Amino acid sequence: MKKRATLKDIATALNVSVATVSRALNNKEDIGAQTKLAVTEVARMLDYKPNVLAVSLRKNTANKLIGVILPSVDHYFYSTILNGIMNAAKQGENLIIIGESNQDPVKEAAIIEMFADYFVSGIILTPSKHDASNQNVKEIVRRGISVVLLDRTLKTHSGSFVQYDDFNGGRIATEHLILQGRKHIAHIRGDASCSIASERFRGYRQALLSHNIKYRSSLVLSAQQSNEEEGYLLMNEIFAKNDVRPDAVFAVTDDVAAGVYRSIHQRKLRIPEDIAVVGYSNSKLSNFLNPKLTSVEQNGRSMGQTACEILTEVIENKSKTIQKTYGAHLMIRESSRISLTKS
Amino acid sequence: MKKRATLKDIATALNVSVATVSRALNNKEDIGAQTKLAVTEVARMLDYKPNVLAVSLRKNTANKLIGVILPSVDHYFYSTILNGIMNAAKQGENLIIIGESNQDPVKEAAIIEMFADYFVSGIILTPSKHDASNQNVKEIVRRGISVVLLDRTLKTHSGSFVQYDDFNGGRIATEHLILQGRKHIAHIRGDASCSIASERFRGYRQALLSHNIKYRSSLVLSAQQSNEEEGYLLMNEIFAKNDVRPDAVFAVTDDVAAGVYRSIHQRKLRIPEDIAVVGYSNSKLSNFLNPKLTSVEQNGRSMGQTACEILTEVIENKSKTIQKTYGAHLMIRESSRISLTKS
DNA sequence: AAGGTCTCCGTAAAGGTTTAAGTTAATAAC
DNA sequence: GTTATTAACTTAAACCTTTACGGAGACCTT
Repeated sequence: MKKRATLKDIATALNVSVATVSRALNNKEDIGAQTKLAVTEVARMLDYKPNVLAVSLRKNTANKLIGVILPSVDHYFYSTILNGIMNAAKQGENLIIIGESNQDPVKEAAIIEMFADYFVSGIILTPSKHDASNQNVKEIVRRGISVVLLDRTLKTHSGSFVQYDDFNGGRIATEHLILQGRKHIAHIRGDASCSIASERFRGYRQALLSHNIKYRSSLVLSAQQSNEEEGYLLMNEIFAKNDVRPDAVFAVTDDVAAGVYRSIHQRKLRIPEDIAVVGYSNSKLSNFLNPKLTSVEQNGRSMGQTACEILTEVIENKSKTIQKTYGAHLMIRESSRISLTKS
Repeated sequence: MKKRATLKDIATALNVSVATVSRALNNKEDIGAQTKLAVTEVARMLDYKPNVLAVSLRKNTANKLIGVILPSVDHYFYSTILNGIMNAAKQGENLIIIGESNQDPVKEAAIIEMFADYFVSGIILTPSKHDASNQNVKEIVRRGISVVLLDRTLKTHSGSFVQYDDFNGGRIATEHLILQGRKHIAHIRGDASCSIASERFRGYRQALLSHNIKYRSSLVLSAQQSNEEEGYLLMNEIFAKNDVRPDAVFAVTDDVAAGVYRSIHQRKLRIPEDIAVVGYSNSKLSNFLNPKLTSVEQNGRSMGQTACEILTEVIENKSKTIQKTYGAHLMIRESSRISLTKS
């Protein structure tokens, strides 16, 4: 556990001042060629590495420190986002610090404050579902910290973000089912407070409208948590309250779709012959379900990656604003088509 | 974006020295009662928060900064570990910085170095599968950084760790199948270089041995990546190379088990009637598969949590060494028993 | 030869905090 | 009334960098 070398160590070794050493190592002006050479040589020998704390303190901003705030890290979609961010951050160049908001704006604010304490150079944030998050984002901006919103964006936010086109996602999912000849398409949607869920629902309605299919509210139920169990229960409810059996279901997430599977299989009905199912996210799960689940692709990895790239750009150039919306794309698998060609 | 208050601001406001302010806020000796009161009052008014950079620089160690290194964050098991760590770290008190090793010791070393640059007070590490990781762990210790190993431990490491009893996990999984009357139990194991996989395999053999069932190498195949596709292919291979059809499979992970399901279903065989299946990890997946998968529980969340708790203890008391091995527990579901009682 | 320019380097302050050591004034001891 | 003792401060150094500024010498210009 020997002490690490400092500028002073190099300076005394060469009998020059620390300022000279600093300039030599930072490629500044006002430095002689052979001095520079000698300094870099000694620095290498002593295995010198700058003290980031001192540098940050002096410059009044941490370099290469990126804060990430997600609702949760163990949710598959968010974990792939995190993975994408870390890929783009390039291990060893940028440092990622992370916080979980659990959709709690208070927690979110606490994390932001802690990040600010460490003088992060930027924050990637998926805001919580609550209105109070608007305030939190404003606070980040007020502190002069670069920020890019991820997945969920806010009306009050005019800065950078990366999001998915959930409206079109819902539209193409539903349209696909219509084009397969389905008439009674149920939809298990997400919580109304969640803009994403509302967008998908809007897409669902739009698809019905443009194909002249009457919207029936009895075919649409709302999930709160959007997990498997809820999907199962709500699908049971849909069966119960509709005289005409639905011939297709568009589920707001793959997890919900898994619950829908269970409900359908329990009734000895076949997927997709009796009821076609489409999920959302194209998670790992969609390949494991039997039959494999058609799902709207949501590539968290590349979303996280571009979020990080945008952030580094915005950090470099504070006045920049970059907004990106990912188009929706449907991964068609066995759960939604009769003719089973290899996907 | 106004500047944040410093000790100096408080000092000038009260006409005292910064040293006095510092002592007052840190509950040190040599401070008058009313001075202390006045200082805390002004500090509150100015919304003073210490500059962590300056504190760390002065103390030569970052406070409350914990480094986490995992092979990947988007693998379900590891993401739950991360979740557990963050729960224990208490948002807003400790800061988590994170790196992905991708099982690459070189990357691992780079991350460790970067963490050291930021003077982390401790590191939670799941070492890569390669021998070079031994060296990396030694490097952490050499630098005087507290460390606790997670999930995978090393022979050369005599410090703190948290791990699972994979030997017993493999043993009870296999024994369960034996007690269900299965005779020809196949095992798709993980890579030989992975100590965890070897332990589970050892447990498998031990169970066979103690129940006087002959070990057949043709029933055991090795997966490299341990994913669904490999599970599918290796299960096909097991079918192909054995005259006697196996009546049970113990898969090294739930993902592999999912592939096994596919292979079995493709042959129009039933689970568990024809072939019982047991997986490992008790991941979310095990509840979504049809039939639900029996799996050895591996609670990443609580493992991450205790890892973090142990780390904070070890940071407080450098001389301490805490080692914990989690017992194995089998979650029995439909995939391994004929009599289907509600689990 | 005096003045100007340029190169290369040193000095010192600054960034915010902690802390060892020194200072002052009041109190206690004799 | 002098001398310890103590409480409650202040001073200044230290942690490690960066950077504005100044200074010395070399070289060029007229």
